[in-house]
Amino acid sequence: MDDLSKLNAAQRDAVTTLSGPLLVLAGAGTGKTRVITVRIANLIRHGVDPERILSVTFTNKAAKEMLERALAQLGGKPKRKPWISTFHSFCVRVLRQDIEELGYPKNFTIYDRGDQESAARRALRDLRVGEKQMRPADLVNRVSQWKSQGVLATDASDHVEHDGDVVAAMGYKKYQSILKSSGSVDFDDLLLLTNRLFHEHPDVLEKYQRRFDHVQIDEYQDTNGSQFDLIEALVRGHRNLCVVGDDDQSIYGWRGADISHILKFPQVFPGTKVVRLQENYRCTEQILGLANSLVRHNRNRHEKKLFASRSVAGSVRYREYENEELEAETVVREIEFNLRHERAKSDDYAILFRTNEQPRVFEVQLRRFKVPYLLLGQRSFFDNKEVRDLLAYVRVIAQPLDEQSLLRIINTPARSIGDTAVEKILARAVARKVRFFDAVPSLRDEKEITSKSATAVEAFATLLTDFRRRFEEAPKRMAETFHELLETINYDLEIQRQYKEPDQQLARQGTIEQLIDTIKDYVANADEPSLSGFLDNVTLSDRDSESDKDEQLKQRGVRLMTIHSAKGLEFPRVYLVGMEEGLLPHRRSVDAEGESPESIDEERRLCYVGVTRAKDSLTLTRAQFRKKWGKLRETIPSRFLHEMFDELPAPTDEVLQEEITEDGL
DNA sequence: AAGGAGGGTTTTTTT
DNA sequence: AACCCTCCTT
Repeated sequence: MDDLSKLNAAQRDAVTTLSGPLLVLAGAGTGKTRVITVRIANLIRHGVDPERILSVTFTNKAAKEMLERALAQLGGKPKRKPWISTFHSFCVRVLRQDIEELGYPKNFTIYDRGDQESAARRALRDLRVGEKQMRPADLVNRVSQWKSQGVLATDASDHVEHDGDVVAAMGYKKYQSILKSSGSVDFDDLLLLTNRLFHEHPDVLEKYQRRFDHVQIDEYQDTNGSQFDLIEALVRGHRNLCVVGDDDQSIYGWRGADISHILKFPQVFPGTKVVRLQENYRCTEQILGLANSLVRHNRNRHEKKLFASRSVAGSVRYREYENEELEAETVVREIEFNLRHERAKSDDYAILFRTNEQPRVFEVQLRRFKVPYLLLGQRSFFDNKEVRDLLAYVRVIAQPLDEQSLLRIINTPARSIGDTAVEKILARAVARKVRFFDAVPSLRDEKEITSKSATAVEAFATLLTDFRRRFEEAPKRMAETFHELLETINYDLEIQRQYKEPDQQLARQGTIEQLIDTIKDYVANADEPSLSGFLDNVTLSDRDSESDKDEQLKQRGVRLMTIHSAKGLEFPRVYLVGMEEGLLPHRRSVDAEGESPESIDEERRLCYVGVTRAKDSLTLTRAQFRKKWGKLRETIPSRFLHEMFDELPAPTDEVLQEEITEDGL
């Protein structure tokens, strides 16, 4: 069990400072999580009511771990617990109480990335903007940036920064009206609407201000404008705010995170006490040396000098290969050799890369050499077509306004409702300002749609209403009712129709079983199960059976992941591959360098995060030639190599398997 | 409806 | 190179 006496002086200082604004500058591998949990326990030990502590983390996985650790500190499971969650989950709970004040339905649904893109596609189509001018994904990103800065749809045209923004601003308006009329919100709305709620309804804000005496924020370097506003409002009365973070690890600027929040914290909250955690327990001296000399090249940062507590000689290598296939092959051969000689477990290895196209070649080689591996952060279970279809059913049932989900499933499985009929109904619904299903009778009377279609649509409406009632009447039987729904719509038949191969059919059916299990888990653990509650869990990925990533990390195998998703993790042996200009730093950031030089700083921090994941050994690699869009191109070594080694290092000689032994890896 | 040919496009990172 | 969309044929 963690204990005050086991902490170093700086950690103890952070843990025992219990009131007023506190900034804990925690470098990589300096025991940040430990400080946060021990501090929560310490607050409670000093008589603070656990329920008056709010601690905000970056992921639900982190929240869960932190709660467990904090409770373990206090011994046993007390009745009153601190509120530990992500910003998003916090906002959902606030909004489920009071969102009606803002004209949204209480059972709003949350749109995830896929839904956002469909909505954006519809918005652009309504504006008659071709995908050449703006892709849905670009609109979603731009809208997200605006929202994270608190810019509303109506004001976006005043915040135009470049040519494309004119279309984006119009798209934003359309997109937002699609969401609102669907009774839906997106991720950014959760924060934005909570802020609006607090702003327009001071009584609601006051309720939460009174609720918490102490607030802690983890990963503060990655907070965006909305998140800052939220926190600032909550702690205004007492300013008992402790933020923990590392400005050198701010890598989510593209998502609206604003590094200036951590840089300016002491100015924004006068009287701030600053504690620096600089003793690194993770990396060897050599690895930390590289990280330090790299990040020194960033100008806007809090000065920190990390020092290693482990004096073990670590191994840092740099290697070049002719092309990306050789890069992958050699890395995998080396891992395979070491595994065979029982020097290591496969779990000890991580291969980190910048973009999601890079792991493919590695996968080929890992399969070839029969090395177990896990590819993390790829499409999750919930991106599956079947799962998305069926969740669309659940959504339409939970939220009748959700037209977008309705359109997804109205003819899946096929029930003779053709595209023409759907379009006519939609047009009529818009023209007469009525709901989709209410537009059917007049069209049928006018013979605009065939009576066959009309009957099919009406039957479907009845089916939905019927199931809505059944889910509401027996929330505990959610899984069973869902099963009945599957039978009623005959989804099995749809699978058999779509997939001819028997093993494919089995796999798809397995997926559906998994979905049913998720529902069962949810019902078993929820105090008051409801369809909206289930959907919240799914979308915010704090599913009860833990997130996909967490689940996967328990398995054995070499870890393959982007540097972004490796944040917060550590591995004994790390390969940081593709150290090339255009990849790390990524070409998009290099292109943007002229306008905003900070774009490279974030890439540098990303490289820093990658390097500091390694505990014992770090291998940096580069391919001299790399294929892009089917064309072979010569590459340039990443500028970060020069910065880390002072000058471009001569590649470590091609290490043959026999020589690895001498390396004493 | 389903499947194939042809043509155009794509790649940053994700709570 | 791989993917997706559209249009065409069955």
